[in-house]
Amino acid sequence: MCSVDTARPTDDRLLGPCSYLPTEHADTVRKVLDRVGDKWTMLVVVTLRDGPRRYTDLQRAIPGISQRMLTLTLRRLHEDGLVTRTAHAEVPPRVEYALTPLSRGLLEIVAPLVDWALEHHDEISANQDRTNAASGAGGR
Amino acid sequence: MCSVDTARPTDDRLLGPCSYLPTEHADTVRKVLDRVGDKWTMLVVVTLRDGPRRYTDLQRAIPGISQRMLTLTLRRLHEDGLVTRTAHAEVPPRVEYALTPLSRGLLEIVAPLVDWALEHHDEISANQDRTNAASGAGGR
DNA sequence: CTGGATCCCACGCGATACTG
DNA sequence: CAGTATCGCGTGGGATCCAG
Repeated sequence: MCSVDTARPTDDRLLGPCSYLPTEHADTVRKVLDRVGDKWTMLVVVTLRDGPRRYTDLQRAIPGISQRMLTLTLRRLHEDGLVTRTAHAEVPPRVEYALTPLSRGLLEIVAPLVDWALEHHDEISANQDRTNAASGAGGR
Repeated sequence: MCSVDTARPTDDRLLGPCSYLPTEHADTVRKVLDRVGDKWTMLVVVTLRDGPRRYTDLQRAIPGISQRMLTLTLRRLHEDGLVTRTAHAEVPPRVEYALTPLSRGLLEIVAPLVDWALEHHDEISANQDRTNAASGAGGR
């Protein structure tokens, strides 16, 4: 895979397999990272992984989310082309949200990160404890 | 556990048996995603990729970051064990920050995500245009 | 040079009430 | 059921000043 060791020279053609956050694209990347780091976005995406879901269905499946945030998150996802929105003209109304190929791709990319998080979570926690102990109480 | 390789064969139901983000771990994962989605964290990490850097050096290398945020970001990274902080006892003071194996691992995991972002950025932008046009002024 | 302390605003987000 | 509208709080984060 792409190595992480040496500085690559300024390169305008960065869409190759190994391109890292050059200053020119920092904004672009941060926009995506913002979405991913968003409080609810990935949670909604993951909830939609197994198939289409209705609005209330999602709200039930994601504990703690408010109507407001569910609506906003879904709208943004839809605008980004990461979910489809299908409104069935019937009474009572039924709206179904589903992932797109794009968001499934994103899901695949993010999955390793989730794994990493679960895998190194305790390591990070341990580091935090160590740091706090070191700076807080210099040996009691 | 359910480890997923990026070089996994393209499969329609790839994330099937491996359930990510169960409710129990949602919090753990979101903590990490929060860091990654943080405005400056990944930018600092990437800037440190090529070797240790001093405080002011980082500030120069990352346009737009304030002292406050640089300090906070570095402190959090240090607490998480993602960077080392080496203070040289001399005048004027010199402090060097460097990545740890942990953060290098994270960097490798995030890299594909960055690639994905660059790769699909225009696709997302196009979707946004289409959505706006569709809802705002009855198609073009 | 390397930060810490403060002020302050903008914004994310939750709670609640209302509509088609 | 599937949203929209409004208010209010907590906090992320920039600007500025101060200190070791």
